[in-house]
Formats: sequence, structure tokens, C-alpha cells
Amino acid sequence: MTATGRESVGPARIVDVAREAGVSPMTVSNVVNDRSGVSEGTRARVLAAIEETGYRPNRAAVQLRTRRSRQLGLHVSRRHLSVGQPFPIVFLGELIDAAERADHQLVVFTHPLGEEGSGAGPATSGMDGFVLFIVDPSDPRPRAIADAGLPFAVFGRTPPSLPQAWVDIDNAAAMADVVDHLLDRGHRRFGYVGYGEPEYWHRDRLRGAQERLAEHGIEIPERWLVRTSLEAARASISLDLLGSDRPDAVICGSDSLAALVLAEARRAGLTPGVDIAITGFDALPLPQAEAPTLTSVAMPLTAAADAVVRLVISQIEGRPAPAQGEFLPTHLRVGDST
Amino acid sequence: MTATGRESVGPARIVDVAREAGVSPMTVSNVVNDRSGVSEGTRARVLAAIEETGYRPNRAAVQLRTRRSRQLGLHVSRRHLSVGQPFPIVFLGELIDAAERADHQLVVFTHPLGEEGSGAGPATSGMDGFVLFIVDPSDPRPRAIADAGLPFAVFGRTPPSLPQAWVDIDNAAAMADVVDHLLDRGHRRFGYVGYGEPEYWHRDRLRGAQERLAEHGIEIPERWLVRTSLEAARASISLDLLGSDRPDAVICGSDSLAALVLAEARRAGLTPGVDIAITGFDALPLPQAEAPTLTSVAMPLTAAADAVVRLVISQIEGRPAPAQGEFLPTHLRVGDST
DNA sequence: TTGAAAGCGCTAACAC
DNA sequence: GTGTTAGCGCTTTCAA
Repeated sequence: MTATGRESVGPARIVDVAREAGVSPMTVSNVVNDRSGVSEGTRARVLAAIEETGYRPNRAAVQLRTRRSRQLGLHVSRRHLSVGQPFPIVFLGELIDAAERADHQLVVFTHPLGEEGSGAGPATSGMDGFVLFIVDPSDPRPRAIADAGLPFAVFGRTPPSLPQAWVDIDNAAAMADVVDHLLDRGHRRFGYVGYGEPEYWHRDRLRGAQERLAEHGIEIPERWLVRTSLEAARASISLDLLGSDRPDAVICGSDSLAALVLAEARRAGLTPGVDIAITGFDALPLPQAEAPTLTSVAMPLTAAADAVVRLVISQIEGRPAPAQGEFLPTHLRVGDST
Repeated sequence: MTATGRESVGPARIVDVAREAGVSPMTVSNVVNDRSGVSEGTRARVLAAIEETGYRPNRAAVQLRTRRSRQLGLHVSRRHLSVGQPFPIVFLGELIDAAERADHQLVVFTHPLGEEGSGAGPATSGMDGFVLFIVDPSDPRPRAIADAGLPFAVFGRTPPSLPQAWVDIDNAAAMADVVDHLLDRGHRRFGYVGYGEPEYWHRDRLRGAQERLAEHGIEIPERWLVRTSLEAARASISLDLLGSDRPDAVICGSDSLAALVLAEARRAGLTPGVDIAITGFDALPLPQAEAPTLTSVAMPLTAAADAVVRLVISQIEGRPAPAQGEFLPTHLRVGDST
């Protein structure tokens, strides 16, 4: 604590550090921002002064001067902020970490974007760019953000008319892996339980399974092809898939559905992994799917979060939006259910 | 588009609006910030100019000048960012909305706070204050935030040595309501299924039920008192609570537990709401608890989010931290399960 | 390698 | 009721 002037009157500013180190504010700035052209001795003195004063750059001042907030907006649909949505909460955590690794903060929004009124919403101001997840090409939000003049990146797919700033998994390829695994295990009679909803990933998952099976001359018979909702699934499952005429293997479009099939199979007296193979999709640590562990497609969550964050930041820094999206590899987690 | 000078070179600034309206920047500022002392005519001209230019205040400049970011940090424990945690995702949505109503943005953090190293973390800079949820008195995070010189408010309880900036429900009182309802329905033989974890709310819920029952000379017998975890619950439930010697009513410490009891009761051939009464706690729209609807204690989520946000902001604006916390009323949602 | 001057866009304090 | 001046804390530009 050297009494160099105005100590302890609010947080230390760059001039306080400069005075303490006997250099100019500019030099302190150069050290703080790791710019070259500072001699080792000076750098050391400045770092000591920073330590001494507890200096932390004032974000507002930096932001005003550089025109960058180093904050990314994350828009989460109302619909994804409800119970029983395993993905959003997990991916949110990944995005926070990914943003932090890239030295950015994540600001969350949920006010409708691109629907009925709402512009970019006055509340979204100050963001350098936006991140979205669970986005399909009909999602109005990318357009709304683009119209506000902000860069964005999504986990999912963007509309064709916008920059293809997306990261996604190849759902069809992932299901092909599942099929390969099940064929390996000797299964030849396949059932499928998926969602009836219109999003492309539901279609792609089913298609991926069907196409790989077709390559082996196998078809999923209509009676074992269930397109349903989580609520309605239970009934059709036991009726269509677990009767006396049943498949060797049931491929499911999500872990939640697989958990239902598992439960129903057990109730029907079948041992999953022995009497019948069951696979899921997502491989999030869903409590119901714990024992036996479910064979499932693991999403590359950390890699996806990093990629999405990198993608916005790259545009923020002026590099052009990519001409094409990026597919991230999935990993088949083999459990006891197959 | 009047060519008054430097149009369309970046976003409009306050001087552009001032020029357009023929007033000084200060007057524009007064209009934007709803300060008194602007004549109606001037205000109208300024508003027109704002519309015309598409002016939006620069957050960084405002922040630098006023020393307020109008951003609240929300710290979410890693542990609460995982599947099977219904509360965090729902409450996050409520907090975003509450912050927006109070004209603030919500910045999410998950980097450890107050544990092993980590200070307030360089990444938390720029926040006016912090919000936390699911906090019990042993949580190290309030201390870490207070040490960083920031105001905070929590949903839960703060340690006794810190400002009592908390909002909570009265768990015991809520359970007393549940008991009253069940007594009303004529039940006299009670079982209880709760979590064995050490957090005060688990204890308070059980205690609240026991105390109100005691007022009526009723005790929960040891054999019908199950303290367990979500994973281990299933076994003890059917064994202890649903055999031939079973209670009229089972009070559960959470909806997830109640959903399990419901499922097991059905499996045992009992009709919930007829043969046995079952109550939950939380009343989040948990998919498993849909049919029949569960009688459960509804948390005042929106009110709690508003209260927590108000509580931080009040301290940010210099009003002293409250001497005591605030209890919010719960509401008993009566469903078909009782 | 270092420093001085200027200014990012806004508002507090005070003058008119 | 409205305008002027100054400055929040930092970095960009240019000079030494």
C-alpha cells in the first residue's frame, strides 16, 4: 500500500496502475491485452502493480472504446424452458463454459424473437452476437437476429436464405451406426419408435436407420414402425412391439422413448439386452435409463458448444459467415440394452 | 431521411437525434429516461426524431457514465445443470422474465464460486449484483459474492453472518396445508416419503407434516416413514407403504417421489385418489404426474423470481440489505390423487 | 519501446 | 424548460 495519490476510492483504474508502475496508461493497456512491444522488465513491473492495486479493467470503458461487449446473447424458446426437456439445461451449461473459454459472457433471453411483434426487442441490446439451439430451418429467430444486424450461430439448421452458420450432428449417419451395431449383434428383425413431429431430425433419424437397413435388404415392417409422442407412446409400444410377434431390436428416436420401451419390455417379462435389444438417442444421463445402461448415440455436447461459440465470434470479428454448416461426429455408447 | 449531416454511418447517437429534433442532447436524454421537466411539444418532437433515426442508447456509454450495467449475474451450480432437475430450468425462465420486467439482463455463470480457488472469477466482472437459487445456509456462494463487494439475493436461505437477502417458501406451513387437506378428506393413517438429504427444506417439510398431525394426535409410524433418494425410492415404497398394512395417505416431499408412489400404487392394483391418497410438492408440470393430476404444493415461481430480482436491485440502488428474509405463500393445488 | 492527445456516447452538475 | 461543460475509463493514433 504505497500512498501514491487516490487509493481506495473505488476500484483501481488504469492510471492508478500506471502511476504505481511508473509507466503510462498505454503501457499498462499493452500489458493487460498481451500486446507485443513491451520489455520484460516493464511488463513485470506493470504486472506487480496490477497485483498490488487489484486492478481489473472496467468492462464498460473497454466496450465503449472497442465497440465490443464480449457478450453473446443466448435465446431460449419458452417451450424449451420446461420440465421434461433434458437437452436445453445440459447444453446451457456447455455453452456457458464454452463462452467462458472464449472469454465471453452469456446473456440469456427468452422474450419471443421473430414472432408476433417483438423486433429484436429493446432488451437484447449490447450483444455482439447470438447463439441458438434446437433450431430447424423454419425457426423465425435467425432471421430476426440477422435483421437486427447481428451475427449468429445455431445448433441445428438455418433457413437456406441466411448464412449457414450452423453446427449439427448427422442424424442419419448416427442411426446408421446404431444399425451396424445391431446387425453386428445378429439382429435381423427391427422395430422403430420415433416422434411424429415435423422437425428434420426426427425424419433423418428414421431415414438413416431405414437406408442402412435397406443396404442389407432389411425393411422395418409397418406394424413395427411407431411414430408417436412421449405421452401417447406407452400404449402403442406394448401393443405393437412387445407382443408375441415382436422384433429382435427396437431402435428409438430418443432416450426418453427408449426408457419407455425398456420399462414396457420389463413389464412384459422380457429382459432388455437378452430377449430384446433397445437403443436410444442423446445419451444424456437420464435417470430412468440408468439400469441397465442404454445403448445410445452420444451427442458431442462440449464440441458442439465450442463450435457454435467459435462460429459467432468468428463472424463478430469480421470473418465471413460460412457457406456451409458443420457436422460433428457422434459416438455410439454401447450399454447393456443391446 | 433528412440529410442533416452524418446519416447511416453506424447507428444513430444521441447527438443525431438532438440535431434532428432541434434540441440539445441533454433534452433527448431526459426524454429517453422519462425525466420530468420536458414540455409536451419538445417530448413529441424528440420521440419523433428517435423513431426517425432508429436511435437506441449505447449501453456501454450509459454504463460507463452511470456506473451501472443493468445486468444481474445468475450463478447456477454445475449440479443443477443436469437432467432430472426440474426446478432450475423452469426457474431460470422465470428469472429471465423478472429481470426483463425490471429492465435488466441476466448473465449466467456456472464457474465454481466460493469453492477451491476461483475468487469471484475474472469472468463475473461487470455485474451489478447476483442472484442465486436453491441456496441453503451452508452454500459458499453468497459469501464469495459479498467478498467481491457485490449485492446478492437468493431463493433459499443465506448464512446467518450475511445480509438476509433471501426469499423462500415456508416449507413447514405448506405441508401443514397438505395435512389439513388430507384430514378434511377423512384420512387418519399417514405415510411419508421424503429425501434423506441434509438440506433444511427436506427437514422442514417432514417436520411441518408431523407437527400439524401431532396437533390432531396423529403420528406417522416409523414403518411408514421413508427417507430415501430418487434412485432408491421405488423398492422401499412398495415394500413399506403399499402392502396389506398400508396408510390412507402418503405425503411426499417432491412430485418426483409422488410420481413413483403413484406408479407403484397402480402397479399394486390400487387406484390413487380412491384407495390411497398421494400428495406431492412443487407442482411443476412433470410429465409422469399428469394423469391423474397430482395434489401438490405449488411454488410461487413468478412471485419468487420477481421478489429475488427486486431484492438485488434494491440493494444495488443503495437501500440497505433486509434484516430478515421474506416468505412467499404457497398454494395447494388439489388434483385427483387425493 | 514508450508516451501524449483525443475521443468512444452518454449523463451529472450546473448555468441560463 | 433547456443548454453547456466536463468527464466516466479505456484504447487508437501518432509522435518521440
